[in-house]
Amino acid sequence: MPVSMTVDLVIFTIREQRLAVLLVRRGIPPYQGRWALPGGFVEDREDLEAAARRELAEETGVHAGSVHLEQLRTYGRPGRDPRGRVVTVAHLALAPDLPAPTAGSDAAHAAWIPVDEALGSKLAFDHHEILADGLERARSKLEYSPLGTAFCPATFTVNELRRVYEAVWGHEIDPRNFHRKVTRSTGFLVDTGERTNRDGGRPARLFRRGDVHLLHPPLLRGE
Amino acid sequence: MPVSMTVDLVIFTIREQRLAVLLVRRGIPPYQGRWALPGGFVEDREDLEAAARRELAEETGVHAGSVHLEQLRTYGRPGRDPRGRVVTVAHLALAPDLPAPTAGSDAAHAAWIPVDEALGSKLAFDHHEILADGLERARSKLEYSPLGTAFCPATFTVNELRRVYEAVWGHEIDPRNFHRKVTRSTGFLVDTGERTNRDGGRPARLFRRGDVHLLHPPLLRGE
DNA sequence: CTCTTTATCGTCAGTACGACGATAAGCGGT
DNA sequence: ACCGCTTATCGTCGTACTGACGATAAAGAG
Repeated sequence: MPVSMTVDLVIFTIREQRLAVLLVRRGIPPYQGRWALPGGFVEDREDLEAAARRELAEETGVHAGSVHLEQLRTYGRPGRDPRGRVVTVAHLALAPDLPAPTAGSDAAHAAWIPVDEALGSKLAFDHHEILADGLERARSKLEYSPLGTAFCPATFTVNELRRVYEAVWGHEIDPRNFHRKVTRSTGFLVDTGERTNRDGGRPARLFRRGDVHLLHPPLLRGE
Repeated sequence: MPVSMTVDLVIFTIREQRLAVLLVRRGIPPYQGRWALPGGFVEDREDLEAAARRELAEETGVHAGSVHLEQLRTYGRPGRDPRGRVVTVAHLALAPDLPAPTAGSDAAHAAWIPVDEALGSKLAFDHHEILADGLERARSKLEYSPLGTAFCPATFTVNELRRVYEAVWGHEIDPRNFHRKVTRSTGFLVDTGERTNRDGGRPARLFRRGDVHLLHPPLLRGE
């Protein structure tokens, strides 16, 4: 009946136009040398989300609330950890491209891995299942919530936002239809009035995140 | 670090055209005499979903897989249980109107309570929050999944299904538009060929659940 | 200047929506 | 047999969104 509680983190970001997940290389058994999701034990008198945010800060160096964090699912199958009964509350985090891959603690053991690569390799514990669940959650969240902007810096262009969606959904999107949908969706984007041409061609408007929490209508992934 | 693990259940059904939740009256402190969600401790070497299904069977007498069950969310705020550190994995169950309110164990202490009543009263622990989360999950699930049929018997009419949606969403739906949407949605309903006039007027077709897991397009709750 | 790139706006046919009219097919009462 | 009453089922509007794709705008590169 008494169990050990951990939190595990599926932290996504976009690096080089690809969706990447933060993984750590395990230094000790079990699963020594295997890639695993970052995580750790919940401390005494610590809330679950607080524990997740602490681990997030330890691994990425991000302390602010600038990173979206939500509970994903809880995994407690007996035998999922050979050391004993360990129940883990998995969380999903969406972060903009962070300056240093791993700024906080010992950096060498952590890395951003493209998700398709991560899903193609053997991960520790049941982390393959957790990662797959996190990916599916992220994909569906982008449909009906404005969280695609969580991958972008404070101001961004429609082009940059579209590349986020393409990276997460794994297929190309028509730039003209995408532009129409996101700019018409009231509350999704706020025009800053500024422009940039860092993407190459004609200068593009710079937007900030809006204040809605639900998209009306949703941006459905076709195909 | 070692915590006690419980599962709690938000079990919804439709009784007399209203959405109702199964609650139990607590016989012992803490919160003695208060209504609470059914639940209990996870046993050694027991999976979380198995524990939820066991509690579900104990409270409702339903052993079959005829009841939809899914994990809702995990609640672990320190202090949520005055007895110590107790983390609960809440589950959501959707059941058709069951023959006896509580068939399994001691029956007198459990009852189906209309959700608006339950949300208006003081519940034990953080069960008010859990119930509210479960209600929101159920409402959104009905939009994009065919789980409204989980509240219906094996065969049912469009009218009966519509009353499920009305009970869960809390507002009336145009019968003609609803009829068009659910019958056109491929894979949602299967026509049995039989008819019934148990609803009063012209005999209605009897349908079975289809085999899709996602509705295309979704049934959005307007208003 | 022209070519290339990206940004932005429009057009078009197909599909879904909510509001609501119309008809069908049972029932009970007269 | 006929009349209301109820529910079932189908159809018809105008509006809104969709994906496919044409057209134009505005920058830099050569």
